[in-house]
Amino acid sequence: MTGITGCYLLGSFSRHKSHSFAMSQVRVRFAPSPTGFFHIGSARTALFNWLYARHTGGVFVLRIEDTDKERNSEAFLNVIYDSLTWMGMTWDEGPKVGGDYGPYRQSERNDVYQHYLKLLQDSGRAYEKDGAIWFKLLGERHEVFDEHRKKTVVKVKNTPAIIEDQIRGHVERTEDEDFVIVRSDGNPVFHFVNVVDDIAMKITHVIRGEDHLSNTSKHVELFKAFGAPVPTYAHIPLILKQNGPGKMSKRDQGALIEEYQRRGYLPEALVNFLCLLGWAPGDNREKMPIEEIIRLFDLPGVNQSNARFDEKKLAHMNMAYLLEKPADEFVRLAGDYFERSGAFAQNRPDESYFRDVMVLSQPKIKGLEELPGYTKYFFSDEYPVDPKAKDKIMGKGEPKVRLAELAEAVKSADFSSDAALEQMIQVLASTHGLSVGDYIHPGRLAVSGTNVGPSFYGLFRVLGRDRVLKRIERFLATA
RNA sequence: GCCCUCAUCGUCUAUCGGUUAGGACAGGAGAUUCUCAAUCUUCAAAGCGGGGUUCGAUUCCCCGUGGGGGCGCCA
Repeated sequence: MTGITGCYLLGSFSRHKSHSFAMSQVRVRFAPSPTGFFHIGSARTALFNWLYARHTGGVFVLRIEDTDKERNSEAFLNVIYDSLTWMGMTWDEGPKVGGDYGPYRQSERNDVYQHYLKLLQDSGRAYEKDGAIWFKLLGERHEVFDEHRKKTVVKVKNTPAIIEDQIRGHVERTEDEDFVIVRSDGNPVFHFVNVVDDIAMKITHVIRGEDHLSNTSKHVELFKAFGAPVPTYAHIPLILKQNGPGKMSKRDQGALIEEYQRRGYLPEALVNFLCLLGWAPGDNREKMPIEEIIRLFDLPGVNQSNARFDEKKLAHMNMAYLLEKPADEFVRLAGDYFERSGAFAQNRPDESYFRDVMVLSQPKIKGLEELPGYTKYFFSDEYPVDPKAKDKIMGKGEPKVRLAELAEAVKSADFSSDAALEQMIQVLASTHGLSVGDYIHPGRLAVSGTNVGPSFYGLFRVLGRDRVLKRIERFLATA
């Protein structure tokens, strides 16, 4: 652990000077607390930290803020690791990977906190009250009745704490209150451990949600009390829930990263979408590779206003990424999704048949989660017939006659390509003086039970002659 | 109530004093067509209000209004 003496030397550098001094490497941290599932807002905070580290060639530290023993859990910890990894945000220092400034879980850093607490006590900046230890602010004290807490509190008017925020600009606050740094049960509190660890881990830039802006003056006072350099701050706007008032929380619809992972969203799509919530490259581009985003991302380019989460746009981004996947990768992704969602539970289809079905469906779906439903009839003969589609198609013309003609033609048709099948239908239609639609619509209904689906010729080709014939005959017999 | 903060189409955003205020999602219409998507064309859609500063304000300043956040021995 680094002693405080070293920090004191650096203490004379202001935030601005520290930017240029020693060409020090950027060190940012993402410091989640494992008190709930990992959500969109946390993910974006992590992302902006990660982007900035990658952009500057700096270090991305993962630190677990688990000082509240009542609320944190091991399960949530794994969700954090999984989600970060899934989104491609690898951390350079932190749990699992180690680093020179560990341990990286606050629950394991008590000796560090004790050391720093002693420094505060020795300099007269800490005192005991109600069994807890408080940080003592410097300045003029006066009592005031707080409407919110319904009690009289002591405000301390101090020399204004000035924050030069990379996103907000100049922010200052002239009044604060003494605050608890160690609970009466002996456990240190967020404000204290957060600052101590930022000092000990030599964090240069604190990038966090705007909900922390009001805390920052307290933190600045702590840095000053330790004689440590104040890090550069960047408070990013919050993500508001898509419906209703307030910021998004883990209880909101669509808030959990885990959910998108489960639903087969592409992580690159989610990441790209999240980057665009509060940041834009400035040239109207939206869908862009992460390498390009890393190259262009910078703190002053981040917006100041809150953004409302829009899952429709996310879905669109996901579709755009899915559409351009090479066949091999798409099939692999689809296979993974079928596996995870239990769609293979009943019967596992032949590998090349599965592949054909997926490749045929790729251009038609908006997300992997549509796939099992969209392709159901390919893998089972027991598919329902959509009554609406049936009414619509069987209600006009002579669909049964067309189906009989189609079945006859299928017996000798060339199933090797879509083009061959297309020609077969065209010949069939023209010999009877009809349009291809007169055969296609009943044909699709007969073999799939629905009026929506992939290309008709592809549908026949992939199903193959035997299935097509059997299904048409069965349909004719029962319809 | 106090403190901090923000403000361009419904939503995400571009504009760093001079633009017909641009793009994307969503919505409408059309094209294509074997359905549904995708795609292409196209329509509708915005500078919160009031004062300043300026030859000129969406852009800079102030006030108001509205939104968001904070005010825990949570993080």
